[in-house]
Amino acid sequence: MTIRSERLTSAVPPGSAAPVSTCAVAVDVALLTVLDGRLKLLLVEPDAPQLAGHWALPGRRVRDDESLDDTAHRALAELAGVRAPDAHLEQLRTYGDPSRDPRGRVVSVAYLALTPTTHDPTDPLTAQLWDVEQLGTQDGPRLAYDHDRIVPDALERARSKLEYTSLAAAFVADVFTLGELRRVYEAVWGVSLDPANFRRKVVSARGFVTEAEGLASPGPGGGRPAKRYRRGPATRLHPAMLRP
Amino acid sequence: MTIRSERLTSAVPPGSAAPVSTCAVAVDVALLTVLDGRLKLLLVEPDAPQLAGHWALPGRRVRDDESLDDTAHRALAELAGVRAPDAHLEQLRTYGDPSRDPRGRVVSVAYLALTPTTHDPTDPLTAQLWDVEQLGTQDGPRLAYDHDRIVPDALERARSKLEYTSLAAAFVADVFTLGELRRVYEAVWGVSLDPANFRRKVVSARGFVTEAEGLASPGPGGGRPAKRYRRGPATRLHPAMLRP
DNA sequence: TTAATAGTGTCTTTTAGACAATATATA
DNA sequence: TATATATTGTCTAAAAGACACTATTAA
Repeated sequence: MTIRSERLTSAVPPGSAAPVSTCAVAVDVALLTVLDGRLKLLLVEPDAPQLAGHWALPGRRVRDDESLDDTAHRALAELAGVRAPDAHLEQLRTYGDPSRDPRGRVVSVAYLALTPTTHDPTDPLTAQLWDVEQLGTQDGPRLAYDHDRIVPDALERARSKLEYTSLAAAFVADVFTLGELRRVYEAVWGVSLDPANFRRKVVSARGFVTEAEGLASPGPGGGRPAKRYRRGPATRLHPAMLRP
Repeated sequence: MTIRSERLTSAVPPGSAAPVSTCAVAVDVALLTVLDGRLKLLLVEPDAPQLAGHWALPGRRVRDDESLDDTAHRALAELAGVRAPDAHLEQLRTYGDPSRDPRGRVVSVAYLALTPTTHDPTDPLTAQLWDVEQLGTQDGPRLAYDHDRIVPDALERARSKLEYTSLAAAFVADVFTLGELRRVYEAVWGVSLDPANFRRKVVSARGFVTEAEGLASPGPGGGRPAKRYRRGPATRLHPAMLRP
């Protein structure tokens, strides 16, 4: 680092005249969920003719007097019919390359959204949950804009935060079993985990889960009924749930 | 999550007409360094009269055809005389509350910058390195805008990433001793660490450091000469350096 | 009954942390 | 010499991981 006391340009307060642009600001949302034990990403088909055959993250431009979080929720609702006010929503990063959109300077604030599994499929004509293992393959969607750069960042963020935070609980319902929670880890990381060691780690991570009353019914294939749990107060996990 | 196939609003391609605003986009940089064993934050005095007595993160509005990273470097150079092309620079998050700047909608992309310690002080008239322990106290600076929300996020990001990544090496020179590296951890976390256990953890974290040739000279108080090291290839640490 | 899932026990290896002991410099 | 810093050694506790075993359901 070189810190020099050379002639310093004076600060330009925001809003005053300066050789700067006013960019369009958009929000794009990467919504992940676990369905049938597989990690899924929500994509929509933009109806711009030049993007026929491409899929995109649901995105909207930011309105006056609308917070970025509000824009994210609105993009999900308007473009995919997804109303998830309780979903986990966090900023991923902002993509602002001058050339990322050929039609002009658009700075996009990307969000990561995580929701519990539901059996509700999206309308396959306008929005679809894609298996993340298909992304980047021939069977997978072609992504519009620079969304092929955003999606890997979203996946890595989710995979990483499952290690050090209690974020996995955002993928399951209010009350859940440790088997359900384990299948979240397995789907997001793409691995299989030892149920015995997984249980011990979850229970020993202080504040990750608290026991709820009652037992869950086994699935159609049978099995011992599982204890039920709720999220605990912790957000960071000690000790962490490290990827194998 | 509720996914409904209700009437969907059609996608508005970026750049087309829509009830949206074109926000001013700015970049603010939280530059951290370690000086005399203490964590420091770079702040500048905005010369807007209504902000007299306040300090701010160096920030600039984004220019046409300028990437966000370029704006961050320009803000450091123009407002603080800091030219640090090799500094670690990463996005922190984007602050876009409609009311965060009273003079209009300004979306600010905040960056975290980390640089090695140098003995060069900034020009105390325009830019200054503040001890982070002073922030929020009576002796500390009053922060402008919403920078009192950005700074804690920057500190927590740095503290957290020291655990799981090799980012601490961004605070030291190309060749360094494990004592220097330990003092980075101690300064950023505000703790003191056992030198013996610290050494073992750093060396056993695969790819964190590699041994360099020669020994460093002891300081004025004496002491055994330390082995010299360089950064290794790893970015994520296994095992991690967990905060005590 | 068998198959499937949940949960416990046990053992080994790895890692964390406290702290004693040794090595090599400066003053 | 005393003091400061670096490095190694040793011991204990905690955590990770492999895997055998028990528990309770569905078909």
